[in-house]
Amino acid sequence: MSWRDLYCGEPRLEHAGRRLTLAGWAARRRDHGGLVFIDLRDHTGAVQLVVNPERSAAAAEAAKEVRSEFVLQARGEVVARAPETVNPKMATGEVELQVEELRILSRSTPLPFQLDEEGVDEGLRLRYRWLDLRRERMQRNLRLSATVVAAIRRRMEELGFVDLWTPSLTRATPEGARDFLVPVRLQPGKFFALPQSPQLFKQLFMIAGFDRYYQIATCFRDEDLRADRQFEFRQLDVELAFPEREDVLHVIEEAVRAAFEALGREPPPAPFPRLPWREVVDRFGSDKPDLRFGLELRDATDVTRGSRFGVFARAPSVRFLVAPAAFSRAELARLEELVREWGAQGLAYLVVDEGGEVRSPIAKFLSERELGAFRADPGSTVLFAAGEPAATARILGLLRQHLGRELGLVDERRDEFLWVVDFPLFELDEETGQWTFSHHPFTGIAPGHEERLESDPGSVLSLAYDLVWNGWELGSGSIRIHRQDLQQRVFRVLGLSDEDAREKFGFLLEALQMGAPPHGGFALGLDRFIALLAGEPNIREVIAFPKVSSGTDPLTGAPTPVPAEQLAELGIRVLERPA
RNA sequence: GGGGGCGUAGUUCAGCUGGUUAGAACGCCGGCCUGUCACGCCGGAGGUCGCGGGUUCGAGUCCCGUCGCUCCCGCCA
Repeated sequence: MSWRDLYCGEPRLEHAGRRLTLAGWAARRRDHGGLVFIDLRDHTGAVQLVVNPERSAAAAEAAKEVRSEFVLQARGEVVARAPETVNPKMATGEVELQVEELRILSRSTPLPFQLDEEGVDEGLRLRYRWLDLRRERMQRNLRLSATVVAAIRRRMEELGFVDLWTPSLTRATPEGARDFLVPVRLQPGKFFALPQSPQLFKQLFMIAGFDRYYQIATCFRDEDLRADRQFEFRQLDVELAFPEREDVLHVIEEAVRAAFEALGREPPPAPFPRLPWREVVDRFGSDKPDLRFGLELRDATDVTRGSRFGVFARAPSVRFLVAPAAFSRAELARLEELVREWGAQGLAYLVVDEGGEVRSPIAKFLSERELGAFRADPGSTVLFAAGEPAATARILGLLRQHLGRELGLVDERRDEFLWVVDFPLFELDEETGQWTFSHHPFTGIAPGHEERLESDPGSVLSLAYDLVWNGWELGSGSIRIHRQDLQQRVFRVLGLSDEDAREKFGFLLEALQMGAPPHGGFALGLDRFIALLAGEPNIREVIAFPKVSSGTDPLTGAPTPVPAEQLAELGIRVLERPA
């Protein structure tokens, strides 16, 4: 015998005349003294209960006691409403349940916030997450998330991928993100790390002959949290043996399209555009550009070489973008403040007002040739960045993104997917002057670039690629190195001695010597992907129990100190503890 | 590590250049109501203005510090 015959959102005219039991939460009670109406709700919707003392005095008595979010079971007859009492705003509005028996299954204290109220403080929502998750928005988001994951799994299975599990307790790696460390009683003083990604394990699967691996993998990184970053997050982790780059991109496009289809949405046309990293940075000032608007960067270095404006003359790179608005002094001051926060020295500009007149503190220093190069339509502003090429691109890229939002240039109806390809293999660590990997140390090298590995590492392109959707980095991947000698050379460029490499990655180097096929793969950030699909501004809205940005969980209060005995057993002593 | 924003009833917010009893809506409690559906009407309770210090005759309001949340930069192979 079940607690209910139908969900609350299900009763329709076709059920009229039937005697049914419904159960759910009391969303709202309208007490008319005699008649009491209760909207009974579950995740499918709500239905109106009518409690009439003439039908059941006992039910009427119970109905008086009902308060918001009490859990009720109601037995009665589904009846068609009289035409004038139909509620067209409810899916169940043509019927109602005439209650014969009403049981209060569970009571509720008054709630800390109203479930139908928008804009409730997020800290409060997270502290009472069980209530927050009861709300339509979170029900929708988490169910959407489940739909997407199921669709992706289905598509991966159809494509012949095998779901393989990898350990959550693994080896610490000082490179890359900070690890979450896990002490272990049996090995006092030693630590596991939670995986930042199953990277090495999936490569070993390839070497083992599982030529199509996937996993919905939880990954951990002890870095600062953001709107699109949590300590732990899920990724669709994929690896193939014997792939061309295009094979990998195709699989990920399939997974993305499967998600759209599962949600009844038009999937983005594949193949997605592919653009080289160099071009993307030069045009958009970012390696994850939002392509839903233009506002592209332009280079002026050739024109400003030898400029009478010293800042331009000295700079190894001068770039600009032309914003379609003639900014006021106050607006320009605000923009300058912003770029200073981003690390720029200042913001040079040329305003071309509606009448075509140029206002600019630097115009008097500029030659006819320069002014000609910066010519812009009336009602626009030319904004400059001068400095190192990477810096001018970065500053203008951030500015572009800011102005895109600010000026409403972003076409919200569009979806722009982009593959960024041909990344450099290394980048220079400005603090140490040491070459460091731009993707990870196992990334493959572009054909023909191998010979410059030692002589000119900065010019070596990799076989890495990123997927970008509307300015969000959805994930990245690469064709990997599958030759031990090449892997070892890359480690050396990265400043890793052969001994260190053997110590940290010996198992990989060994495996690479025992029949490693060419392989490559990808990791798609699922929470980001799902947040975007759900139209949510941050990933906490699609994660059931997220941490807040200080890295704590307001629901459980974690992390917490632990008893001294527990630490002693692990051989750990805490040196400093905040008062 | 750095910068910005926010913090006032349970909730969402208002509260001017500092001014004497800090308000509204929703929620909550009590009463009335047999066709409401954001029910209505009457009445009521509810505040350490995040916390600490300072300036002032007087601080929700100004200053300093601190805590919390949040966004961004750094960081995130």
